[in-house]
Amino acid sequence: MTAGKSDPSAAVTRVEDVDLGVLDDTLSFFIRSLNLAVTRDLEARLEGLEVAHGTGRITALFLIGRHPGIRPSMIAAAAMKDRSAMARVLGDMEKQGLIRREADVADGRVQALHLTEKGEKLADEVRAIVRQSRDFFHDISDEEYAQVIDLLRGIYWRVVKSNQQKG
Amino acid sequence: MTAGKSDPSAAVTRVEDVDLGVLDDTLSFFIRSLNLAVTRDLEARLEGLEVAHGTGRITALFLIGRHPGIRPSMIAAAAMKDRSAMARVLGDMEKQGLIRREADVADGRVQALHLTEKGEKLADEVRAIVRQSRDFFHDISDEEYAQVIDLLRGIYWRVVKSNQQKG
DNA sequence: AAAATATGATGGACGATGTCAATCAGTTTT
DNA sequence: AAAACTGATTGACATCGTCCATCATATTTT
Repeated sequence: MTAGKSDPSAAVTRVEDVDLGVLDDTLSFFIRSLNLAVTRDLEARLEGLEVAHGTGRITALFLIGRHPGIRPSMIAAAAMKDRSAMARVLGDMEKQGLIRREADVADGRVQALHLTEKGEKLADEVRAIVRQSRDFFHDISDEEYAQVIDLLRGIYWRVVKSNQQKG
Repeated sequence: MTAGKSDPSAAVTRVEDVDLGVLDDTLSFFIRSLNLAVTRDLEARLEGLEVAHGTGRITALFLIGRHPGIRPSMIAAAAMKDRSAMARVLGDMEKQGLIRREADVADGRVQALHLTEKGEKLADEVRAIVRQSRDFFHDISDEEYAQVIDLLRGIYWRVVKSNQQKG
């Protein structure tokens, strides 16, 4: 008998033969594993581009670009990060001259974030790269890709709102 | 005019009004954001349970349990991790008395991994918790949950195989 | 058979990450 | 005016993923 799915207790030597057990029905497993892969790929594409490393930077760049004057906590919520983690990211981006932090006129506690010209340019560059990042899933058909995105988008928003209520 | 999706350039104060721009069509964005949320939730559930922190541990525990004698690189591939990163995880788990590392009889370079009794017990505990972790998505219907899983499972395996060829 | 090459696994160093608690400034409530 | 709350920041800490070098063993080449 050769090694294969029919004999789960045999020591496997090919990944395809691995039986994931409970994990095979666990959404978080796939999200967490794929996270490593897509992050690796994305960072390779962004190499040297001053926004490499970390989910927060790209999200911040785009959200500030799309919503000038947006506040840090909004970006933190959208990126599902801690406020303090986002503050650090924004501090870095400010040092890099990508964004400006101004005080909100209505509420002194709130910061109003804006892209600098340098930030705008970078946002354009990164946007193109992010669009290309779909190539990582070149094995996946457009239908499949659209289906997963639709489903994950729905889940994403429900989680975001749920986080908002708690945090 | 009140703030809302119709005026994307206005500074938003509610997360629901945030326009994700390109990210709204980017699979990796949703995977990376949701990764943070599900990881947070999972680690809260595993609190104090000796496998907290890091994707690798749970995957290792289950795969070794299901495939006694499996080698480190198989687990690394399934968890989409670096071999050296997985080596570290396995070293920790050995110190904790969860697994044994034996030399493979056929190939001296290869290690054959086994769960200890303590590891078996922990695997059972963790399995129950992982099953419960579906509750994190209580907003999501069974149909939706099954659909995403099916799609992500397919993507997962294609990525795993693709990694295998390169790495 | 000897040498070169390839493979599996480890260990150290480095930068970055996420979390938590504490702090500070500004705002709302009473 | 005092108290309670909110937004943001900082420091400390443990951990993570990556890269590079190393070591032992197998396989391939000559």
